[in-house]
Amino acid sequence: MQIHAHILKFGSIKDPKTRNFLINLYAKCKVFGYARKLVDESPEPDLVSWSALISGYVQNGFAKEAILAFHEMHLLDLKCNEFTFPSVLKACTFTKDLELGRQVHGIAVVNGFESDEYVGNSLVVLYAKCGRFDDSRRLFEDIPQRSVVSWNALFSCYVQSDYFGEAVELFHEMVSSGIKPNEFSLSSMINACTGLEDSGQGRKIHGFLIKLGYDSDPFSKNALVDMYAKIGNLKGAIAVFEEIVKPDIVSWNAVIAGCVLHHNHDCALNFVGQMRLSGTHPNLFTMSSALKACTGIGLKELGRQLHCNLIKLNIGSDSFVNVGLIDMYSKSGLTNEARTVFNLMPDKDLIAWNAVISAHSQNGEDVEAVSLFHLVHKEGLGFNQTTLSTVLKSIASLQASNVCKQVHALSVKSGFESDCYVVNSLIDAYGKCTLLEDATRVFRECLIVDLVGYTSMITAYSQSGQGEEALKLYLEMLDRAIEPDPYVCSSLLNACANLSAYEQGKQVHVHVLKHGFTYDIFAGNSLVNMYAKCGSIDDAGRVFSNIPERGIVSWSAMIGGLAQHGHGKESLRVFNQMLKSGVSPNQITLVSVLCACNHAGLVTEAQKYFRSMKELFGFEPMQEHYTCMIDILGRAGRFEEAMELVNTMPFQADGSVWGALLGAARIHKNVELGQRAAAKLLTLEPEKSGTHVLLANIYASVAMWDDVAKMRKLMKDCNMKKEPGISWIEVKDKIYTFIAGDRSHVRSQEIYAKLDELSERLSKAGYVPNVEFDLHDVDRGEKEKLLYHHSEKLAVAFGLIATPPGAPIRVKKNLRVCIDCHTAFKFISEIVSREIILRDINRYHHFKDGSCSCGDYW
DNA sequence: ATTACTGCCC
Repeated sequence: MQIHAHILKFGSIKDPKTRNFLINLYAKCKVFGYARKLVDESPEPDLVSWSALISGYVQNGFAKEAILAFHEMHLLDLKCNEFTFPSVLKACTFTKDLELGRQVHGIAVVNGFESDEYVGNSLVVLYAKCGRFDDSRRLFEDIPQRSVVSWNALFSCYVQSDYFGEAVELFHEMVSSGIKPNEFSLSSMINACTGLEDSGQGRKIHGFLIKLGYDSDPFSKNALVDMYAKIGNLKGAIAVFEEIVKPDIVSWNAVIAGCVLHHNHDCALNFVGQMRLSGTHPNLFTMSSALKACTGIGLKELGRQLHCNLIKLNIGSDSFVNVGLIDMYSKSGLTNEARTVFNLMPDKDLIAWNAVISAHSQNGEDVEAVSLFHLVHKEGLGFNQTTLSTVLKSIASLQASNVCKQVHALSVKSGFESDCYVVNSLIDAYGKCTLLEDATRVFRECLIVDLVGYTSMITAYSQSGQGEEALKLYLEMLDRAIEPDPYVCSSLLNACANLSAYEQGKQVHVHVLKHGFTYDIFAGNSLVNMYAKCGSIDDAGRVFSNIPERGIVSWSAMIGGLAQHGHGKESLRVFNQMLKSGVSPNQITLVSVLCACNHAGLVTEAQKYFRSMKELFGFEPMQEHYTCMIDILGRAGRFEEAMELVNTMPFQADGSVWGALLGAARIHKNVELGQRAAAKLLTLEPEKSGTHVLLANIYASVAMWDDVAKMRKLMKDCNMKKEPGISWIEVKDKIYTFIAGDRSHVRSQEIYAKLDELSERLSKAGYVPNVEFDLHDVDRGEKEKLLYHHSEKLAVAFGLIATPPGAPIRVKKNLRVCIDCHTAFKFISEIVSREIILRDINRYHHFKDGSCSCGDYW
């Protein structure tokens, strides 16, 4: 402007050359007002003036203004030259105006600029960027003298359209035609290598770059940072970044995004800080990465600050950033904030809808997630595979069978039934809705089931009690050469736990070790649970102590396991250890703690925890805790206190409360309480047969045989049968099933012979059969015979003959162990010097040297 | 964007 002032002073502005020089200068510096004024004031604006103005507009990104200027110039009948055409064509490329581009192309041909290299290059780019690669390629071939710029123009377009292979081919063609690549060619090639995920080729190009002396080119450097971050290693990316003398915004964004990609969130935020200190202002890309980093390390407050910055920077309306904000708030558990960001978005695209549905889903607001899905569907934005798999997760949590079927139908109709995520989510949702047949159908009809699909199906089988099917499916999966991961191992261990399949559980443990999942918290927790449920609390303890970072679930599993094994005091000791290590218990832990007190008969201890739950741990007792407490008091025979709790608790007593009271009534032979509890249970859970049996048991225990007979008749009239007692024992990977009086086993004769042999030795040791609880109205001798053939006795006898001497015997029973079997097993453990581990419906009994770990409190 | 872990009574 100083020069301009001088020129004005000397009056030489009238000179057209000077004027054009000034127009060019102002246009380049974005001072379009002055540039324009000079063009307008000129008595005869010539081609060069207009050219300077148009190229100034284009170079500064004002494509529309450039095109308007071109139209004006055209109206003035001024013909373009070899400099104007490229500028106008570039403007057409910017605006993707292929129609106008074709017209300009026509004019260029008429005016004889067809074979000009610059015009040719611009046309090549125009057609390629508008997706017309055939036309582009033809024009490229027509350029008589192709320079390195022409080649770069074409293959950089290929790279930008994700045609990396074609780009690399062209590059090689160029090199073999004798043209030396420049920094533009090389940075395009680096991007192509990134796209092809070919780090070997990428490193070669890096070497080439150094050899040719272009290694300080900022564009190539940025491309290298991006490449190493995406396909090489983060260290390599950071090393290249640190060589950059003056990193620009793209360099910073590339290294920050790289850190986030490698889950190195601290490092990412560190670079953001350095970037600010260096005086470079963050842009949308920086913000989007920074938000992801905050989400990754759960920095809610920094996330909020970034949100404030965005509002200040006035870039708050970008969809990309808003989705990042929704995700950040959602992962921090701040659903309301996520929802507010969504509500304030001016243009809500499907990705934003998916993000907000996912926010509700991830935070357990499943009903809201499903209703938002209905809304977006109705509002016409439709859905995609992401929407479907997200909403199916909520449907699974809600166990909403009908909605699940509707969404399934919708998936089929919209063609998303072949999408892996949708299929896997459908299998999971059907499984969680306990629609096992539908889950199986989707699973079997899908041709490309992957590891996740198998995991979902295995989990479905495991959770519906079909552990054998789950294990079979795992073998099928291995047959198909699908490698397991911690998820599937965890699910399998759960299946083994439910089956009490100790040997098979150990094999899964081997898989866990073999595949290096030892440090996975889920696999670790599942192992603790599996060993505890399979009767080996020692193995559980070993796995537990090897978990590197024990979470609340690990501790709860161990505490619960010890409790169920009757190690009440040990369980409470571990609980105190947990408190000392700084882990806070949750409601489930406290159920286990009360359970530990219950199984160990520690009534006072239980009352202490129960009464001070709020002060000690910050939550009120839930229904489950009341049930536990009522059970504890009932078992201890403190009926008045138990009833006091039933009447004063803030919940309606449900089946479990009355069930516990009925059980207590049986232990203490309390007919009156038994009748009252049974009456309640018959209204609350009329479908269950156990109530009649228990009440009959109570009558039998006090020899009220008339009433026993009445109960038996009632059960017969209602067509109800006592759930038959079943016992299982696993020998060498195979699970054997026994029911009372069973003679179907191939070694049946040996089993009964063993029982006869034991009978004699037991009598000598002082064992007297306990017939008190038997319901059968037959004489004592007959009763003793029936007792001898209980399923758990058959299973133990089989264990004695089928396993080596001294090996522990593990048996699982579907009901509570009978009191006579319990007494008999104490004697047997002594006589044969064997440990017997019996898992019944709600606890473990370790019989060793004549006594049981439950201390007879059950 | 989908899959995995802990508890009470009958």
